[in-house]
Amino acid sequence: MASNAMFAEVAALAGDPARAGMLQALMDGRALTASELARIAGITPQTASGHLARLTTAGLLAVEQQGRHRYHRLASPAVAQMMESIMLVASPPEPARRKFTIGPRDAALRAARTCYDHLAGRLGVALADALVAGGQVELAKDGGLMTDAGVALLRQLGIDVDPMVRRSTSARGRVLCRPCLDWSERRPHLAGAVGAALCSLSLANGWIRRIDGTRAVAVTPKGERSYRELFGICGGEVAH
Amino acid sequence: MASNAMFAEVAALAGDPARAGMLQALMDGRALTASELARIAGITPQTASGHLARLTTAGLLAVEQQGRHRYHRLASPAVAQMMESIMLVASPPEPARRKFTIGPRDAALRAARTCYDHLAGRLGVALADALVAGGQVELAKDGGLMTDAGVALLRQLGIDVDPMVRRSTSARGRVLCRPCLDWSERRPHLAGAVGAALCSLSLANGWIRRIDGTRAVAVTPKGERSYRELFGICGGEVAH
DNA sequence: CAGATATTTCGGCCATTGCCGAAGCGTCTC
DNA sequence: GAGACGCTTCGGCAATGGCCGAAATATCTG
Repeated sequence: MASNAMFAEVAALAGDPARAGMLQALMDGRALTASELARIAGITPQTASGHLARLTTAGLLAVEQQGRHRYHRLASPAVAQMMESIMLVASPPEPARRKFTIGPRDAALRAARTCYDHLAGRLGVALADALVAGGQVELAKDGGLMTDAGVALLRQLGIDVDPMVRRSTSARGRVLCRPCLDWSERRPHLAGAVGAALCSLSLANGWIRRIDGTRAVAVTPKGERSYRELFGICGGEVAH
Repeated sequence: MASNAMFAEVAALAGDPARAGMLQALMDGRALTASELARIAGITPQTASGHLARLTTAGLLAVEQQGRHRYHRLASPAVAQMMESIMLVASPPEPARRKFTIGPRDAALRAARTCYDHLAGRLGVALADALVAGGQVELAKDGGLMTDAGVALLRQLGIDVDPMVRRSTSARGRVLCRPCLDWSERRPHLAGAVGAALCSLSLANGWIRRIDGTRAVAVTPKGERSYRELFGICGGEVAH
């Protein structure tokens, strides 16, 4: 069966430590150069070049040439979702996790990070919890739904909800969102169009800023204030 | 970063052709013995034993001992979702796919198969299309919603919808479902609790039956009649 | 045009690991 | 209890593939 060989090839590509590191670094949705990815993965540029070529021809990455730089990014949201689902399976169960949670970089990732186009980590989960507690969002295992109050909040924040609104038959006016099981918190955060909108809004408003070359983000003082006022999230909840 | 090593380990486990074959064979949610899996993967039992041990200690598989047989199954729905998301990335784009679509086994899988706990392939997509066309379901990229007519249909079919119904605030009475991008059709089919209920109902009513040791299913004459009468799906649509 | 930087190609070394044959250990059956 | 069957462990072979150094190519800068 040909699809089996293709499956194994894709999984094996993601299964090398160096390539896995590069793919994870690209999980924030941005495009990085080969040299940056080589440094992140801890290998020499020539080795990285080979890896990146294989990832690109397999359709996992897309490249964009700008002068002497070649910017690599994940080829599609499907790749990002694959990465997230592997992370979920790979994240060890609670008891065994304590001894792994040590490095400062790991701690920053667990506190707040971007998950391709939306927020994850303690911040992402706290945001989802706050919206559920406030009656703006309903999250189930199979899906999520913005309430009228939730849609009103999005409008108040200046988010254009029109493209998200269902207009047909009985679900008129409803906005659907997607729950995404957080691999570090093991509880759902908000994904989909609504999650992406909240994430880009947070970045645009300076509530969060990206940390160096990882996909971790830091909550700014301004962000702490806004999150507290708008959603009732207390800073300590996220800062740990 | 420890999570990186765990990630690569999981992906590498799925990235071996023999192990990938075994994992795919388990995608129908049933439990198989080591010998069966060895035969499916085309390797000797002692080699399979080693693979299965590694998959189990990594948390991808769960084993259940019954006498001298050891039944292996996917450890969790999260593993099934990981497999599905890898398949989606691994499925080649439309133009390049033609030359791979040859084997009869492959053809059967593309016609109708189970995807862990729900239906996929042309049958699964046709079912979703029919429900959307009939106004019983609304599917968006981020989620799906049963309409009143859809809930009524589920009740008529004898499906207990009570555990699925949202009871809080503004979404009172709504039933959420999950769209799942079909890796062979590249269009969404129905997953989540609703999809699982329809699949188990189809099996229980004899509308479909499993084919040998794969996760492909065949639509029975009775099934063709039922699908046509209940959902308006014409048999040729699925049989190709 | 010369030097610096980013990236790729080539060649060879070495570790990992998938594979099977042989043998050992439980479990079921007669 | 003897034999059959399912599964696992052990040992050794062979191939895959990741890695780097050296060198070539392309682009930008002065």
